[in-house]
Amino acid sequence: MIDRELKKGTTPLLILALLEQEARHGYELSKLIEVRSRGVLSVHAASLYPLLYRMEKQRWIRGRWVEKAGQRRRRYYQLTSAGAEVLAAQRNSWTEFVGAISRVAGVEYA
Amino acid sequence: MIDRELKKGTTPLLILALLEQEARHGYELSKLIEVRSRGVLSVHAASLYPLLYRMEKQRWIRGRWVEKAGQRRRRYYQLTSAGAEVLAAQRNSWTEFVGAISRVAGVEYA
DNA sequence: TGTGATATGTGGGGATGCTATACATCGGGA
DNA sequence: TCCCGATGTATAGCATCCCCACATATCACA
Repeated sequence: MIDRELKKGTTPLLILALLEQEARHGYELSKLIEVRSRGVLSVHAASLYPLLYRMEKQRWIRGRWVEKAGQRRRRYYQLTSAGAEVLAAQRNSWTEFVGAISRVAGVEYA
Repeated sequence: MIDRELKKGTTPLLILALLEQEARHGYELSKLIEVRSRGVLSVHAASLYPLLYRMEKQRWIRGRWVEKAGQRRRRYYQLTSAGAEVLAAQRNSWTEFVGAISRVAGVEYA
């Protein structure tokens, strides 16, 4: 796993991006991040759920409980229009940030 | 400026990379980071100096005081061989990390 | 019955960066 | 002459975020 410090601040971007296509619940988000990053990234439950509350409080996402018989209830989150704007801004920030690190530290990307 | 949370954990990489070529002092490092990142990144003094102590304690860098008449004394840091290994590892980590974010969040690099 | 996967939730601690403040020297402009 | 900005290092205290450990709850399978 990557140095935990590196991940700080990037998780909201990942979550917003994953909610861009469709609504998903917390556990699903954590699994998707692990699978799509090929195990490089992982978001612990104890980081994820509090983060989802913060993001909901900021109105970037909106959650609703979905109950199915014989299943633990799930909370599905969907991206709001404000969240979509934040996502676009964060993608830009991230690209700019990566470029800056590259210029200073001389890192190449394949 | 970039979201402060994003920067967490990347500053050691920047410092190690800047010391790869020659020994530099703290203030010079902070200026170089600002200039080479074209203002995207900046390391505040209150973050930089404690970080330099930590890195020296870990033997990634070695500092020595240089006094010049009529000038504030400066502490020059040079990369150790252990530091060079850490630098290589951190460059790899960073590249891997950026690739992972890209796969999950669908970010493109120019 | 018990173990693992699914699914959400919380308290407390650790690591890092920032604000604010301080000390210290030098050169330039009012 | 005096103030201010740039240079240069240093520290106390705060805010923030992530993680470990633990807790709760349902279902499939052995």
